[in-house]
This record gives sequence, structure tokens and C-alpha cells, in this order.
Amino acid sequence: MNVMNDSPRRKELTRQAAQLFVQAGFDRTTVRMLAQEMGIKSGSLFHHFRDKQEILTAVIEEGTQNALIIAKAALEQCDNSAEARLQAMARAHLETLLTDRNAHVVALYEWRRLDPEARDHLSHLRDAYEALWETVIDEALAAGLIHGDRFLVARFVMGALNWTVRWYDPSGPRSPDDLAHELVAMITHRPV
Amino acid sequence: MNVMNDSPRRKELTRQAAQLFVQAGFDRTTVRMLAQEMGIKSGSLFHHFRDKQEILTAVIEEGTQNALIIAKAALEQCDNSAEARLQAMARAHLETLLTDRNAHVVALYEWRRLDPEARDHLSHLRDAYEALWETVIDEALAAGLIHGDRFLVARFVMGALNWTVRWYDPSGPRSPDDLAHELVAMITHRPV
DNA sequence: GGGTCAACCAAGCAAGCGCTAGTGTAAATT
DNA sequence: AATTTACACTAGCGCTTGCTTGGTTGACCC
Repeated sequence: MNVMNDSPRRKELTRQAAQLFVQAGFDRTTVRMLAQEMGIKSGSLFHHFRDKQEILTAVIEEGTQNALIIAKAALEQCDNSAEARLQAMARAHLETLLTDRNAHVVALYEWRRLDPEARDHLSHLRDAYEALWETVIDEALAAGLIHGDRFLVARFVMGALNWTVRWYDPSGPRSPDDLAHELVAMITHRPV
Repeated sequence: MNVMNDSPRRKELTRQAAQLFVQAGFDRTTVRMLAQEMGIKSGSLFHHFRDKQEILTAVIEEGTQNALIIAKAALEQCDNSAEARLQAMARAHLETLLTDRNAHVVALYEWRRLDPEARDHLSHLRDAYEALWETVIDEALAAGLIHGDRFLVARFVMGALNWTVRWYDPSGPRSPDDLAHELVAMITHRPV
């Protein structure tokens, strides 16, 4: 076994693992399947990852970290109005859900497969992301753009967005920007 | 092996299976675990179910059918206004999510473990349920209560509701009725 | 030009998996 | 009284699983 560095090789392997985890689910993806997809033998896998669990952790960590980066960038670039920031967050969320789709689907469906330590570590990453949302929601509430409980609104909105991985078809007529706009319009009490 | 009747015994076994599926996930729940929970030996399990897959199907079918029944009853009992019907649906949805929580969590997380035939059969049940939602949403649109695309609104709302299984704590201060009210208020452009 | 090291392989172990075959038995049915 | 039915048991087959072991390869370093 090896150290748990983040070599470029390992990053590529993580990307491929994500794809298989989406297709078959974590439990049904065997180390032999993973190895074959990576073009190596199953034994060699354990040179890069301590065990199968660590591959799952790597996949989810990668996706969550990207989401955080994209969301922060989106907030820095957009206008300062509460509505613009709300929409920027929604769009960023949907875009990550698309570009890192595999990783996020894995995070949504296989979270419970993480062992307690990994779950604890990744929870902090996710909390940092959700904190961004709550900030933006607070601003929208303060601006009178939306009403209600900040906790509930944040969770309703994230639920609506995360659910899109179930039905959204990227090759369809609707763009992520489109969806973000519709969602913001739906919850906005002051039409613009 | 036996016929696939719906004896009371089988119903009870299905309920217990749902619990284990939630705790460990379908793939990690072994037939030996199921049997032990049911107080029998693993071989005896196959007297009641053709195979492990059929247990999963039974769990999901049970939950979905209940959701349909409860939603229909809620719509029949409530006022005729678009808003009352919208809220009745939301509340019914949240109540099923609570009373049949195990079955619904399984449906949400283990849907992909179903074989094609079972998935096809259960899809129709689910479609019937979602059709109820679209009717109610259409009425709300016609009444000017909400705006936007019926398809998108329906999916956003169901996403927000289904996401509650991730964070909602039934022992907390908020009732399902409470949540339903907040959700309807959030998407309603004409405050009441 | 000996040493180091990441990367890989071949072979296989121990455990656990879903499921089957064959049998026993008490209650219900004829 | 004879037969069927429902439900449970024991024993284990055949297979797959995650992971380990011991060793090879080739690129780079002083």
C-alpha cells in the first residue's frame, strides 16, 4: 500500500471510479471492475488507495470541493443585488451538478457508505458549501425578495436543485441558466 | 418456493425488511440478516419471496400505494380552493414520508436495484401519483396562485419535499403541517 | 552502476454471498 | 381417515467478494 497523496494518476483514477459508481452503485462496483476500467489489475489498485472505501471518499471530496470553488467564484463575479446573487448560486449549483455530475450523484446516493471518519471530514466541506447558501438566502430575506424561515427556505431550495439530477436532461431544450431563472422566479415574491 | 400472495405474514415481513434496507442499504442487507430479523432461518425466507429482489419490490410497492391512497383521500377531504388543494397535497406527501418513512427512503435510494420488470411496474404507480401533483399544480397556475412552467414547478416542489427525508426531524418543533404551510407560502405569489 | 521508488502483476486466501434441495410437522381441507 | 397446504428447518453448493502476498519492471539519482 501507498501513501494517500494526490498524484495526477490518482486524480484520473478517481474520475473513472466516479463513473462506475454512478453506473452500478458503490456496492456493486467490484475492485475488479474498477481495475479493468483503469487498465490495471485489481491488486495494483491498492497501491493508490488504501481500500475501496478510500476511493469513494476521494470521489465525493473532489466533487464537493469543486462545488465550493465554483459557488465562490460565481458570487464574486455577479452583481451585488440579492436577486442576482440568489440566481448566481442556483446557476452555479446546477452547473456543478452537470460538469461534476458523476461525483455529485455518488455523493447523493452513496453518502451512507462512507465510514464515520470520512463522513465527518466530508460533512465539514458540505457545511461550508451550505453556509454560502444560507448567507445568500439571508440577504434575499433582508431585501424582502423572499419570505419565511431561513432554515426551511434553504433546504427547500437545495432539495429542488438536487432533485434535478433525477430528471434533468442536459441535451434537452432547457439550459441550467434557464432552470435557475425559473426557480428564482418561483420563490420570488417580488417579480422583476 | 411459494406463490406471491399478499398474506398478512408477508406484509409484516415486508415492513421489517424495509427497516433493514434503510439501515444497511439493499446490497448490504443479506438474506441471513433479513431472516434473523424475522425470526426464521434464511432458507425459510424463500417460501414467502421468490428472491431477494422481490422483497425490495414489495417494500417499494407498499410505500407507493400508500402514498397514492393518502393523497387521494386528502384531496377529497379538503376545500376546493387551489391553495387548499396545494397545501393538502404537500401535507399528505410529508405525512406519508413520515408514516411510511422506511419504504420511501428505500424507494428513493434503492430504485436502481430493481430489475427492469419491477421498475416498469412501479413506474406506473409512481406516475399515477405524480399525475395527481400535476393536476393540482395546473389548478394553482390557472388560479394565478403560482407562475411558471407546470413541469418545472412540479419537479421543484417534489424535490423540495422529498429532500426532507434528509434533514427533517419528526421529534423537532416543526410539524408536517407546518412544513407544508411554509412551502406553499414560499412558492405562492399571492400571500394569503 | 548500485540504490531507490512508484507502479504494476500473478496468484490466491478467507469470508461471505444468494439460493436450492430435501425433509419435518401441525393445521386445514376433503 | 387421507390428503393437502403453509411454514419452517438443516445442510451446503457454487460463486464472488475485498484484500494480501511476494515479486518484477523501468525511470530517475547521486
